[in-house]
Amino acid sequence: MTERFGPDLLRGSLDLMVLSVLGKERAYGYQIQQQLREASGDLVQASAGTLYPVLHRLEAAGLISSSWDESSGRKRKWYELTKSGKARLQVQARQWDEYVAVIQRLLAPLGLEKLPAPSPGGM
Amino acid sequence: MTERFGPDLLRGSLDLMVLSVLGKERAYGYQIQQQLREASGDLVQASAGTLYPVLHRLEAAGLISSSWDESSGRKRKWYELTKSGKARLQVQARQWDEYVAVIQRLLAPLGLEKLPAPSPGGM
DNA sequence: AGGCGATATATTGCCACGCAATGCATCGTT
DNA sequence: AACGATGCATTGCGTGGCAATATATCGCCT
Repeated sequence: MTERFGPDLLRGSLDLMVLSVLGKERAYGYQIQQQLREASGDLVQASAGTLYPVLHRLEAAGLISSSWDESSGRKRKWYELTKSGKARLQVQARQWDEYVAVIQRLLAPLGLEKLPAPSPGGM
Repeated sequence: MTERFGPDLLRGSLDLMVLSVLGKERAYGYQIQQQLREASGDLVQASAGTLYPVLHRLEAAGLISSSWDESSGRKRKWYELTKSGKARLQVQARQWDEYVAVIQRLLAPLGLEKLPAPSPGGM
């Protein structure tokens, strides 16, 4: 059972993770936080102090847009990808794959044991 | 032709990269820098101001050990993995794989195009 | 009615770390 | 002698994750 991923790991890909969540469908902050937590099996636990600044930054960059809505009882700020946000998601995802490939090429020759089975809590 | 990987990406895995280079065989700072550059097709360009502090930090943590040697003309500081450094490499590599898997699970359902062919400069 | 935990958003201050810039010294080549 | 590559090191800056804190509403339990 690996521990929570540290701040340094998140640093490089939290933006991408948030964009990818919003790539599926629009969502509000708290929801994104929970989805990241669930999708990662509790390994990614972005705090409020982490996530909201990310959303503000992405919105300021024009990658996502927001709109308040309280028709559902709760006052929520819904976010969705803008056109350039969708484009950025593509670019970021591709760059991430390249980065992973680079590290894989460094690790591969070392002959480390692979983790046996991907059993992420089922579902 | 993707651009250089930014500081935020490096943040999460530079330690792992350095450890993995030393996992192959002992090396000195400048050499590690060049190997990272070459192994990544110029995508990872750790500056001296980045790399040397990393080495000092890893040594202070007892993960690597150093010894000066000028028998080869040049005065070089050789680093090698300690026992706990080798253990850490295993742990870090495994955690990295898990992290990659998490993000992969987030990106997969999005149906982004895969990059066609891994042609990293040839060789 | 009151209390409490979950939901929901936001901000402040701290700290770690990549990086440009700078410094210094040696080696090989011209 | 001059210059670029090699080789190690440090200082100061900016970025961004995070704990802590603040505020407000909702549903549930007593």
